[in-house]
Amino acid sequence: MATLSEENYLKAIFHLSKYDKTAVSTNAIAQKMETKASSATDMIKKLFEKGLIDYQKYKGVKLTENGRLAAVSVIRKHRLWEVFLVDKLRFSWDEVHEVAEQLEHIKSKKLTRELDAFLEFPIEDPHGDPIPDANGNMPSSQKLLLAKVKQLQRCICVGVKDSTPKFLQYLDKHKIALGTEITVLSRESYDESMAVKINNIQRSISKEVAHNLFVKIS
Amino acid sequence: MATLSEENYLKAIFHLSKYDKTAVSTNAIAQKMETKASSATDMIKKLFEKGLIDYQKYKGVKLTENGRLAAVSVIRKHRLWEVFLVDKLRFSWDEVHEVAEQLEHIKSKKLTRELDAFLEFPIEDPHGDPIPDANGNMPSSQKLLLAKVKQLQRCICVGVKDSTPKFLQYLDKHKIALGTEITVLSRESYDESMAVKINNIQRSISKEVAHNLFVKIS
DNA sequence: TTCAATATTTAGATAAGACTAAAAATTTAT
DNA sequence: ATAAATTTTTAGTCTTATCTAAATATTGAA
Repeated sequence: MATLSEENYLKAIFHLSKYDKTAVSTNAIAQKMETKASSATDMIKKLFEKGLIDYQKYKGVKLTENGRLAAVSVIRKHRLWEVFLVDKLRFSWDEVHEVAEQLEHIKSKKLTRELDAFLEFPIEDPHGDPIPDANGNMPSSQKLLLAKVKQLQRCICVGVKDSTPKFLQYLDKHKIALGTEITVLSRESYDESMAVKINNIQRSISKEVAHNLFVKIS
Repeated sequence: MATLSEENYLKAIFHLSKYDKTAVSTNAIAQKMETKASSATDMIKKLFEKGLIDYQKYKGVKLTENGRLAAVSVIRKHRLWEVFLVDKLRFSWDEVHEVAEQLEHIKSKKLTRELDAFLEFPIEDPHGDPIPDANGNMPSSQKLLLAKVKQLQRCICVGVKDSTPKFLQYLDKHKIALGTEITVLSRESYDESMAVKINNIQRSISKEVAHNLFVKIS
């Protein structure tokens, strides 16, 4: 059984290696964990001893299959609890992260299984992120960043890349939610902003926002 | 903010001082915590420094008002989660304790408040134990042990003193639940057993069982 | 009341997880 | 290709919570 701290490192390594298959550096881990590189090295050694990561000095780390399963199990619990908080307990999508960070470490197979059933087997969390199944399979989606959408295409908001309260509150304020339809009218090469139509109103979307919003072409 | 370990000690001290107002001994705490007396002494010093207990060397400890509030807050969360597990997630009353021991340490005022509301403000947990309110007030009840009930009295099962899975499973097996009516027919002084009528069937109840079942005279 | 039994505390050690400072390896730039 | 910059690791320290063993205080029995 992994300790709380080990679980958090595994999660960090999983997220850092999500988009590329290359090894994750000690510094990257330390940064994500908001700790020092020396602390990361200590933990790396421990995770290696436990067979949860592959590791060679100075060469970075990679999750083993066991490590990946442990990380995904924590992420599954995190996202299920987020659904619970929003759907059942009147939390808003920008309030759930901190509490889910605690709940994700509760150890009980039955709890996770029954919570999943109680929530009617959701496949994504309130930010549009996929919920891994009990076997550790992550449902894949064909989402892309709004910034990549071509002119005159229509798309639907399906997730966020940045799920900090600040960004989520920005979206709430501008009435952008999961399921909102967005039509890209034009792109401004000078500042990489976009002119879009949202809820039948024409507005401008900054580079920063366009790079943190996932959409699906509709 | 109290650490996880501090919270567990506070809870232990609260439970140990529940029925009598006298100070709680170091050994009693160590035994309850399944640790050594020297470890208990260490923690006692820490809790004293934090103003959570009154303490004089060799004289035992007592919770201060702040200590009591901290303990009751943990107990409130423990019992609310037990209700959640039984009422919403299909746990049986003998399965909830271990998971609630973990969930009781989640720190979020909003979570506790919303969970309470979601469960429609329950006043007792699945074992009949009272749930303290948000201000730390413990609802009092006039329950008594079945062992104390006089001959030919009718009473209703309202709680258990021993809430270990073993005892709870014994009750399930013999169709004794909260709300079950029990009539005391006679008492056997030799072994302190009782003849009772439960669900219209006459049976014998051992001393051990009679001393662990709370009832209310009806 | 005095000594033996018991309870409690102290002293010193350990493991987990973090830190600082310094050493070693790797990468980058000239 | 070599020196400088950066990254990573090591060595040693700290805190929390635990332990064992020894010392001290309290209690209780003769």
